[in-house]
Amino acid sequence: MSRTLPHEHSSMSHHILEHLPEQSAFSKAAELLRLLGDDNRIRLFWILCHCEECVINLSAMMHMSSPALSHHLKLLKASGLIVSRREGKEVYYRAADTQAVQLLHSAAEALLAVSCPKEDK
Amino acid sequence: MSRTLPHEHSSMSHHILEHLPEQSAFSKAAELLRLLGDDNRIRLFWILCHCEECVINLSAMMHMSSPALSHHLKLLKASGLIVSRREGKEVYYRAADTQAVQLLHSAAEALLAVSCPKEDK
DNA sequence: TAAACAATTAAACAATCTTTTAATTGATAA
DNA sequence: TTATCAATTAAAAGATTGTTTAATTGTTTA
Repeated sequence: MSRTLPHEHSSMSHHILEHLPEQSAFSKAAELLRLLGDDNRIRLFWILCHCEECVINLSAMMHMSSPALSHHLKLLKASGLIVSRREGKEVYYRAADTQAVQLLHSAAEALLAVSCPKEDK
Repeated sequence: MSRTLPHEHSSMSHHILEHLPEQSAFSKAAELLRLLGDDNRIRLFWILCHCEECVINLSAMMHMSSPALSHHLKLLKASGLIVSRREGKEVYYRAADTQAVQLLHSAAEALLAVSCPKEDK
């Protein structure tokens, strides 16, 4: 990275550039946020943080066709946010037990609360 | 929402459906996550959480053309994540001082740390 | 083994998003 | 007022993403 900027307003920005996280870290973080940056996928992730279910039931809960749902499940699984197990004809999905999942689940719950502050009955 | 599911594995899923946040809350949360689900935008947001800068300097820091950057600044501003002020010829941008920003900044820092655990010199 | 059910994959299409180039607006200084 | 610098907007192109329909794979049961 270069040490100079077009305008010299303050030394702050140079200091920040020196402490800028690596591009690969931003990419990995962005990938996870992008996965939850879809109306259907964040709801799916939220559901899978709260229960384990088979594709047919998830399909009904999400009001989605199974191919469409399967596509989203595949994306979430590829990034390690969810895991699956087969039991007979059904495949059950649930949130993975990782730091990233805990972090994203907390963030999602907090954002949902900010978006919809009062949820009294 | 219907009270039955194709398969009856457990009562858990019905219980969860009753406590499902509103679709509008998921949409708002997804919109914010989608904004940070882009390699350039999460880096831009991170920078603007740490300093206030003009477009030309941000452009240099981001290695991006100013029209491209301007586009991303507009998106972030439209969602209330950043604010701007004009001073002479320059327009300065910085993160907004809101709950959503604090929340997303914390989540981003935590995700960056998970993505890149060791950052010793 | 044939039929039925659950899930995934493939291909095509539509919709969205990102970047580029060129033109335009806003503000200051010669 | 003209020239210059900073920033934004517009239009077009390219890339990515999401959904649908149809076909396929895996598993169980008749």
